[in-house]
Amino acid sequence: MKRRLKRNFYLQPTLTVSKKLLGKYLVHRTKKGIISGKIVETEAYIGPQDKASHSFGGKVTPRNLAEYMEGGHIYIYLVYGMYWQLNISTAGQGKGECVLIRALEPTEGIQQMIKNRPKAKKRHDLANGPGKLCQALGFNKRHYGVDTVKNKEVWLEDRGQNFKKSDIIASRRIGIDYAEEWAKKPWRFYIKGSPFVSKL
DNA sequence: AGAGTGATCATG
DNA sequence: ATGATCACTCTC
Repeated sequence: MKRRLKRNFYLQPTLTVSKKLLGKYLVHRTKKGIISGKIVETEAYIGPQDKASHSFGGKVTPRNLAEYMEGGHIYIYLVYGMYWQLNISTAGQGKGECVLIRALEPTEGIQQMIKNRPKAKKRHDLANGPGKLCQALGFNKRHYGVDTVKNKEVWLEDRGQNFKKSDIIASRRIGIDYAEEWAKKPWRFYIKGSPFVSKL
């Protein structure tokens, strides 16, 4: 059973979407074939009050525009001059909220992932970080603003797996120490015991 | 623990 | 036009 996630999924509260995204599949149809992975780690960004969010204070720039799109669109950007970060916008148009996809368990197209990430030594190194999974699946600027509800190349999919609350760990988000008290919010979620998460 | 990397944004 | 910043990864 494979079912593409529809608009309503992304219009739920951002923290709900962040948790429900665990166990869903991120799929990229490329010229070299399908590359996909099961989502095992996410983070919620809930601007404009969330100091860690790019939409903090209601700021709008050319870069963060996609964070304000209607739920289900891709907000992708470059950090540290090297690494793409894939987010999915949530809430209605005009709301600066999104979910960062932080780690995947590789499923399809593993040979292609290995070619895309020659430095990865093991299967669990292929996509266990936000920059790594974009390399592995081949995501970059050309996916900016893409609507995953309708696009023919990129989408998210339910394959019938659901987790109990006790299978999900909530902890503080990574790499946002500048966000003061917001850095402490337990808005990073991952599947308990998964060897494919970015950090413990 | 430290370096690398360059687009983006605020400032002037 | 310039300089600081950065939701990371790799190598030591």
